[in-house]
Amino acid sequence: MLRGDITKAIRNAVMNELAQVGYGRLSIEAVARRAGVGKTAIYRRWSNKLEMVLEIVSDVAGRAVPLPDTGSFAGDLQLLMMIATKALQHRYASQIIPDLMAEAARNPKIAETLQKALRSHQQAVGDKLVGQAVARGELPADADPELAVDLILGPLYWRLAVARTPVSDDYLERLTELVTAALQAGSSAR
Amino acid sequence: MLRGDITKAIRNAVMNELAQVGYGRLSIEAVARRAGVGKTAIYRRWSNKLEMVLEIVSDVAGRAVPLPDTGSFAGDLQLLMMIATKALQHRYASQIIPDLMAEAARNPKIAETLQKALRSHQQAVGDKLVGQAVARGELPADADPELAVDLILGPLYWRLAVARTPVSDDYLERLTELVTAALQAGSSAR
DNA sequence: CTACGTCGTAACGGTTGCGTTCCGGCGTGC
DNA sequence: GCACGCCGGAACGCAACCGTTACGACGTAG
Repeated sequence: MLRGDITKAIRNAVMNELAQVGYGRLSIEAVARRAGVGKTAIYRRWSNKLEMVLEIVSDVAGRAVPLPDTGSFAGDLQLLMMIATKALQHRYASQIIPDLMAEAARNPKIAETLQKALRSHQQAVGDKLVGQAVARGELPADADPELAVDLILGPLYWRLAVARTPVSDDYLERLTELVTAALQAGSSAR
Repeated sequence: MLRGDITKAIRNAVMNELAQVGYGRLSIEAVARRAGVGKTAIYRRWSNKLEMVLEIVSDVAGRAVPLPDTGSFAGDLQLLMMIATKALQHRYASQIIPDLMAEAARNPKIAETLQKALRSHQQAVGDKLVGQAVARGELPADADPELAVDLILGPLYWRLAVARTPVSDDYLERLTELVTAALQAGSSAR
């Protein structure tokens, strides 16, 4: 019976508030103000701040990103890099993710939710990316998907979300090149 | 005339409080309680929370990490990896850095301070690491220190501070191997 | 031994947010 | 057309923290 447009307005307000002030300073009252709704409408849906944020964030984060399959490892990698770059440059990602990550270190419930939403998904991407490459014979059978994903997403996340330095097309190209070289060389070395 | 032991207790309390509740929820009163001092003692030293945190954090972060010079690029790299791993596993680093990074996205003063404390230092490490390798002829003259540092610290930070997955010696070894391959291959490719 | 400055404690008024409750209004389903 | 349930708004008592002030105790410098 809860009105859908109200729920939507609240979800939206939570994401914006989260990006603007962070979880620590997010208040129910501010969310209600921003959404243009009464506090009552919020407490009718969730029982407290933690539950509300977790439900909304995991819903947003859980939306599956289409896994790449361009036909070649180089193509898959390049596509993944571009998708990740775009995603990490989004305001939600670059502000909310570090904030919730820091929060997760203190709150097991947040940690658990984020792991489900982010890490399992990331692992699926890694498995598919490397699996496809192995099937095509582009990487050896013992290539480590976990390590591969760390090597791909790590530098991008570091640069975009931590150092907050802009990423040029040229930079992205060179990074892709280096990572490709690493994964191929790392395999032949073993 | 300010008593040094009091100042020290406050600095300590701020770091602990920062790690435990984050910047957003850090309160002067809690710091005073934890340090076992009066609020007066704090306000006598800093005028507000932001100034206090910035001064203390930049002091801690500014302590120079000795730059590696083991005589070979492989050795330098391995040493750097180990130092970074250890540093990122420290409670202060793994909790405070993501928190302040998220905060920096909203507050230019924090961003500026952190860039000075972290990024410039990181750049110096990269320049020295790559510079030494170039001088030894282990990397070509046009090797990009910036890219190199991203590739080295990115995966570690991702794994330790974001994914919060433990890093085994074996994993570290393989990562070092891959990064070495990447930097050498990337050079020969150009 | 005196005077000064720092110390902790306690209190101040003011703000913000919590989670709850009551209200009158409005729209929908029956 | 009537009752029900959601809606926003307003207020509640409670708690935390802000930044400031006043106070008496202590310790040290001169």
